[in-house]
Amino acid sequence: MKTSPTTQSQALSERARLLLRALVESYVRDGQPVGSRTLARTAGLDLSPASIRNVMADLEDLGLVSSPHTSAGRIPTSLGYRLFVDCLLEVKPLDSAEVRALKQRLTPDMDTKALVESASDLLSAITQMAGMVRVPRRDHAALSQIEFLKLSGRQVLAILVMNKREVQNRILELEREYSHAELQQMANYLNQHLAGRDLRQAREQVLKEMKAVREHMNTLMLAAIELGEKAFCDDEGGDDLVFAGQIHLMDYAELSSVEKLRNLFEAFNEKRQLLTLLDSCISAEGVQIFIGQESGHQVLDDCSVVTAPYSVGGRIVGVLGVIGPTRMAYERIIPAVDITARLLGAALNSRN
Amino acid sequence: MKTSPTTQSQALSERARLLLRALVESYVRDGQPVGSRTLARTAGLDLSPASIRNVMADLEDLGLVSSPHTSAGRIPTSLGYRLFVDCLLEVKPLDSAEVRALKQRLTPDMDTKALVESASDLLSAITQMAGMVRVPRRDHAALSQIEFLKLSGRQVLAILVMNKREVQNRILELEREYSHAELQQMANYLNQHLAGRDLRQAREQVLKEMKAVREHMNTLMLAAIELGEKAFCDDEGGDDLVFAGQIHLMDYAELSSVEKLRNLFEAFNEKRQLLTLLDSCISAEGVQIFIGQESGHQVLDDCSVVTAPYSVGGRIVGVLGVIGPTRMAYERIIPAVDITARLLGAALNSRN
DNA sequence: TCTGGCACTCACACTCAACGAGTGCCAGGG
DNA sequence: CCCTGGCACTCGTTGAGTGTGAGTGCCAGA
Repeated sequence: MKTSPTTQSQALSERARLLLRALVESYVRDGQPVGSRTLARTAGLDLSPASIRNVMADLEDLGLVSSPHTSAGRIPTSLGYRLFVDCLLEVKPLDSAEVRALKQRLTPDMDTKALVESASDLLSAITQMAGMVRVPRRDHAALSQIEFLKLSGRQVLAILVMNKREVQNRILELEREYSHAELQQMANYLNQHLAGRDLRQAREQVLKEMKAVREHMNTLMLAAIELGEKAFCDDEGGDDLVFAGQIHLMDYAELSSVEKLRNLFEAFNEKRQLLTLLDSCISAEGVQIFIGQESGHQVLDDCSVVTAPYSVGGRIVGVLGVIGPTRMAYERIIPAVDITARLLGAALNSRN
Repeated sequence: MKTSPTTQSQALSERARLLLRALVESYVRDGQPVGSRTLARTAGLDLSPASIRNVMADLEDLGLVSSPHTSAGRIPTSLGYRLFVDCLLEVKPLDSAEVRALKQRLTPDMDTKALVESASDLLSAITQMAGMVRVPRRDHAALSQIEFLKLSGRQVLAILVMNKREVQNRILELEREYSHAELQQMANYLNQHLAGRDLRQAREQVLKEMKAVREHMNTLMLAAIELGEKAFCDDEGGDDLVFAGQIHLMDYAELSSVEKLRNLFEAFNEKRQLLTLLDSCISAEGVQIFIGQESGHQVLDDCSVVTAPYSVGGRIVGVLGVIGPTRMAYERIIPAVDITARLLGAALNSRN
């Protein structure tokens, strides 16, 4: 395995660190391999190019930088970026105007879907890369209300209100016709017994009481609970990753072979790989960064992914992030992702 | 303006037409400019390359073919494709297995959203290009049922059922609190008076009766109707164009500069241009084809768009289509789009 | 009217040399 | 001991030059 960055950072002289930092910054800015000459001018150290070359050779031995070919400058490796991010980076706080704009676009009066889409849009707009948001889990959504509406014959519209605002409905095809009164009665029963619980609890409750109540009622109640589970949990496997601004990725020279773009966009379509990546961050405390191959997914070899979980009521409910070329302005991107996650969480939270 | 294709087709000799057809077919197949030699071999006419060159020169004068440079073969121009499509094309009926697959994936038991997405997917899968579906207009959707559900305080959940299956709900913030009974009463009133009408009629009706009924009821009723209009008409301006398989466009050499792809994908994101294009087809009878610049949108200069409207109950309610490079296999694409439109219409129609 | 022949064009691929940015290494100086 | 200037070397990039081949236009003859 790779050496831990802290160890490496300690092994590095102050000078080497300064140079690595200058190199990364220069490369991130210009996208050109950085030579000793340039570095001598920009690094602030009063050293000749030759001395710098010596240090660079050391950095190369450590696997922190590499040269695309003999007579080009150096570029950071994944490991180099990693050390830079972990030890050398000074994050710039986000522009206050941008923070204000973010707040304005993530307000508690929006519904979940709009919030999530807005967050994704904002992420991509601020970072000029692709934004993505894992929609909030609803495991612990509290059932507020259940109603049944008779449509025609055996068709019944079930309406579930969760968390007092989120509504889901589904048409149920029942085995027999129920009267308006019966439906009302069942809704009442369910509301009385289940209000406030989350869906899992509700389901268990219904199963437990199954024998005590008349059979046909159980069927409908179960159907309702199952509907609830389907409506609120099923779509976690499905349309639960919202992207925005993939198009920005077409602007980066290092990704701009159609081949690479195709693979990336395929990954966006499939979602699976990105889902597993994001889900692996859901237990992390704050911002997580995957540089190049670190993500473990081949399509992302030339990309970095910056993620942050967001939480409602102290409980992490989702993850958001951006995806861009490894050569990204980490010091800007990291706080952007961080703040967006906080604001999204706050907006979700302060809706009552 | 350009000469009408029929005129041109008449001006062309039988030989010229055969040659144009062979040329288009060859170019669509191989993507290479076609030379007189190749054409002599493949066209079936027993002519020497030299004779063919003469005819080709005529075709070039008419603007039907052009050569990318002096010593390359000819490729069809937009006008050439147009004439080919209008006069020379023999559409191949779709493979019966494909038709069966289509039918299986567009069944009446799916809801509108699923049907539309499925149709879009299928279009892109069959044609290997980007599929798009304009979601059905709901202008004439018949109101089946309206219900109000009290959430908390002045928040009321309005539920509208249209066409007996399509459900929309929205949370209304009212100016004062209404009792459960009041809400019930209003719902009853609305159901009695408005059931079966479309939203426009419903709204007029409510406005007309406004003076006859108590004020506070009117407010809520109007709110409900407005909600209905918003829910069912508003989102026509919004998320009403469903794409699939844009990624296929990355496989075509003639579009595979990142520049062009970027513009195309931008157009997909913006939707606006494509919406106006599709909407212009909604009055057309059957399949419409826009070749190259014919669409009038610069981004689509290198693309062709094949569209077909689909209808429910004899009334056209939407348009679907595919986007691909001008060099597409029209004889396969056209029937594919046509049949998909028919089947989508049929599936939407036979749901009751 | 069709055909073979011929001169011509032009994109493409290939080679070659000049260039220059950058490197590694070494010897001399603070 | 570390830093520095110098020097030879590497190697990608650029541009000019060249050959090749597919294809054309035109013309004279059948």
